[in-house]
Amino acid sequence: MSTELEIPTRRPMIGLLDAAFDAFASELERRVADTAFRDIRITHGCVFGNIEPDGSRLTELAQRARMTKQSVGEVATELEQRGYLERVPDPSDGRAKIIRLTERGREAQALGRGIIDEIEREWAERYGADRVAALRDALEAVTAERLGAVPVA
Amino acid sequence: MSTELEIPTRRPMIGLLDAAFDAFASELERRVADTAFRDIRITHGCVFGNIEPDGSRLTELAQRARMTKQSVGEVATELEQRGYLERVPDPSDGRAKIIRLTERGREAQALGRGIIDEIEREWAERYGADRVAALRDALEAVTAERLGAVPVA
DNA sequence: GCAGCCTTGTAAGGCTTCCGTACTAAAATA
DNA sequence: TATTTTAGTACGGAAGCCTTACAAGGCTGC
Repeated sequence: MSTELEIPTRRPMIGLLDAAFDAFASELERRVADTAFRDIRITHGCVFGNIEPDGSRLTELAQRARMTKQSVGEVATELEQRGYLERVPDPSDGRAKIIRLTERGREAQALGRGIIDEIEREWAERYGADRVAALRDALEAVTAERLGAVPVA
Repeated sequence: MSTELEIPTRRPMIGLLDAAFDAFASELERRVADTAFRDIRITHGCVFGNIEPDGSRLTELAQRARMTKQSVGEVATELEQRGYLERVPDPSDGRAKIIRLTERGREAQALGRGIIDEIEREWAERYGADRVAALRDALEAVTAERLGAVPVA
């Protein structure tokens, strides 16, 4: 029997973050595909994850998602066509439109958030509640500047 | 002075993971761009991050990166053209080729890993060593199955 | 009240990264 | 030897995002 040396190679952090995101995202995708909202993809998160309850402007969504207005606009158009949101003129600014979830959109958002929290809970069961709590704590610290204030509700 | 209620809204885990990866990746890109290897991008990590010291087969790299052979093959071809790796026939299998870093490739790999570890150290300074250690621990636990054994060196 | 600048949203086109289908050649298996 | 599996490649395409360019409304200073 060979007495193998433990080689304590540090896995590159970038790979860990990538793999963890990927694991979470693919699980999320899989579960959403089993619901009535199977046409929702991860990409749509730039809207669902950043929109205010009363609606938001495109510019606002783009800033929060760290994407261009055009990119978020494309996603919004797709969600609009599928009945998840509507664009209504902003009464306080003739150029602007308020992007606002429809009832169906709010249902999809709630369901998505439910699944996301469910996966986190399962991670806690599987890998340890402390560990996942620490994961959340660290991620929140590390992304605090980037994500700004916690969106209302 | 208004006594604002703390609204304990949980940020969706998927967004935290995404933002953290993005923060790390963009910092990495920025720093690599300031080196002699400025043509290396994040995408190239599927090779640099998974290749064995003595070289690996394309199929092997693809499995570890959880990508198709075609995708990794494209990346490999680009790296080959830029002098970071070479494909040599596998003496033990006439179909296979061994993908192997050149000297320049090894330099780029070492430099990249140095920067990656540097960023992690800076995160530790900025956000707390415990926190970042816990982050690493949790990410390793969560991605253990997915990433398999730690690659040698 | 108007000239010039800024902001909001859109249009059009392009790039990167990845995948699916299809194929060749070599190896393994029956 | 005939058949099936495996390694790698070619090709076309889709998704997701960006850049450039623009129209229309708002704002500021005179």
